[in-house]
Amino acid sequence: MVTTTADKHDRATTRNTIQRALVLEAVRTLRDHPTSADVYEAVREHHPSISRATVYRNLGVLASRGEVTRVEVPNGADRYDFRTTPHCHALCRTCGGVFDIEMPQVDMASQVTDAHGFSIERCEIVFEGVCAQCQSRGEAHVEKDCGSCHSA
Amino acid sequence: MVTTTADKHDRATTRNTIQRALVLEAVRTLRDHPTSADVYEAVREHHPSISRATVYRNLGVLASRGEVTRVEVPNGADRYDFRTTPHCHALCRTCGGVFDIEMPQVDMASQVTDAHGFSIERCEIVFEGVCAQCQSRGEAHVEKDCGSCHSA
DNA sequence: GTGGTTGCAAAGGTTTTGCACTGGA
DNA sequence: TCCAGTGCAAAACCTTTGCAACCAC
Repeated sequence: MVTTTADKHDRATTRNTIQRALVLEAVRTLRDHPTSADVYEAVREHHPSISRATVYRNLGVLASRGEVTRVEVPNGADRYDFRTTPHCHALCRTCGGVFDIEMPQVDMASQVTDAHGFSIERCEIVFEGVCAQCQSRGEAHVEKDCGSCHSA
Repeated sequence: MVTTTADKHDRATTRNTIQRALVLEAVRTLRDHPTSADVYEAVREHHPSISRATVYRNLGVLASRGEVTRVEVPNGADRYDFRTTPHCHALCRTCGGVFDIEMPQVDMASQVTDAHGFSIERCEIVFEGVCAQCQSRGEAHVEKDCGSCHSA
């Protein structure tokens, strides 16, 4: 790989540390929308000395770089998604799992009829409901372990 | 207002306290999507002895009753909205303000092509961008030229 | 009187920050 | 070498909870 002056400039302010690589790898391996705590635990298996602060800082760096997507979940810790292409998420109110939802590319911004001059840059759509597994188990036992839909 | 037996039953488990009335009044008066802290401060003006816990508990009760709407905002405290009809919200990344966004009734759930059996009950759409006021103040340039590291 | 509600304080969970040290480029 | 990055601990933030007293119905 050739490192041009431009490349050098682009990366001038960031270094590639083992910790950052491990955090990125963890998000890409844990494909079920892990929380920062999940990522922390995963990285600790290979690098026990890493601190929570480092995990948080690197998740922030990776998210701002666009290498992972931060998914803000109501009533809970942020999740991180290895997918960086736009898609929606669904939150199961029974097991707390987060699931990907496929939709045709709807240009939400164009649907807006009155934004009062607000300049829309991004749109996040979160569905809430009950996942397939929790439905088939009956939604009665809310606190019970939902064995197969622990997408946490 | 007529109180029927049914009404009595419906309300059997809740009491109408001054604190609850004041919390509801505050949300309806503060029309700019107040946080729980805003509501707390507003209520304290007329009822200095109210506690934060009571404000939180009553906001929860009112939200579950559908008398106010809880708006979950990324990176911050929950907001409360006196409007209870479905609409979207926009978060200004410059000033942190929350604004109402009008859209024609789009049945989001019907747009979903692959929900993997997920039963959709609710849909929350949050736009992110810059509000009109911040645009005219030219405060939108803060992160403008960061082409490659543009955060979501 | 009953039990839903309150106020207080303390705890809870998640994330950020200050600071000295470390190590990648 | 130099400064971004790290680890640790403490703080910041928002919200919930335990408990005794209280008061609306």
